[in-house]
Amino acid sequence: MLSQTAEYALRAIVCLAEQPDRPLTGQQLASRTRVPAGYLAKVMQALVRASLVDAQRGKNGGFTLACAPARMTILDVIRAVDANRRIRQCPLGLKGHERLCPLHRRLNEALEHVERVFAETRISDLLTAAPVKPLCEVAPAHA
Amino acid sequence: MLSQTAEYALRAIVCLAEQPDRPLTGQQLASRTRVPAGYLAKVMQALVRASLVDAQRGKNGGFTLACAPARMTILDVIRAVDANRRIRQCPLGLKGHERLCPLHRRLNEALEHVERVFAETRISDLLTAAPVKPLCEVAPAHA
DNA sequence: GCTATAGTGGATAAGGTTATCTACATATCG
DNA sequence: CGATATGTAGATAACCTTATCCACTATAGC
Repeated sequence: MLSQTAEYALRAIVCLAEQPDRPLTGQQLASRTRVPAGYLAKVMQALVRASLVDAQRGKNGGFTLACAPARMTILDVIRAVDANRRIRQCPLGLKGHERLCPLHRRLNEALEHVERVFAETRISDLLTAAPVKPLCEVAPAHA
Repeated sequence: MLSQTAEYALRAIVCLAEQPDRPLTGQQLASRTRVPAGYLAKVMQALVRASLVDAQRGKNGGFTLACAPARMTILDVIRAVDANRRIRQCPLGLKGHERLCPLHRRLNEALEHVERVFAETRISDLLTAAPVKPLCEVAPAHA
């Protein structure tokens, strides 16, 4: 349902939200989220361009969340890295045919529901101090 | 959310369900569903292997639904061509860590909902004689 | 049986997503 | 200013999904 890229982006965002004090470097993020460092760099670029994350170069630099976790949703993150995939017309693209057929109406309804859940889930909702820690981190990497 | 292959499979199944009288050839199916003929052949093979569709070779041959549309769900079709994508453990795969973190629990819940809708939707539900015809066929191909 | 028709299977190509590498730009600290 | 740490950008490779092609097999009808 989600691309690998979106999955990575969400992990990184949650990770940043967990530690709002100081910036996390690309290396730190990659290590904590178990995402290939080189690829994560690309994903972070997309998040910076979408203004979800601020980047600071140079020593003591790194990435920080651009706004409070309560003001950012899962959908915001997904949209920053993935094209929106809702079905708007029949995929067959027949002209003079605006409405969806029953099959694609069903599929679209399912997509809409997922999108609504994502739009209603804030990053802060993923940070509960539950027995299971966000991101499944058992032992934080040495950083 | 759905792979292209699953989309194609669903179109073909609906097309077959619409015309239970005689078999439809691969060419006819491809033309009516606007799916590349060569690729659809592969998809149909998967549906035959999954026993959702019967194939008949030779003259007057073609594909027919293997059971009544009311006894086949969208999920059946998707499963025949796509691996099941539910999240069962944390994607990070950390050992000694069985439960999902909040992020992946959310994602999994969304997936479960979609899966439930798919499991509850029968192919016959997609065949309503509504103003909009299934599969968006405006003018049936000459076949 | 012969022939035309239709599905099957294998090899291969095209395209997109994911991943890697390297050179570069920018910031901090001394 | 120089050295080091850090994000940025582009080229390229690996991989998987999607798509194409072609030779083969099976069936119906004559």
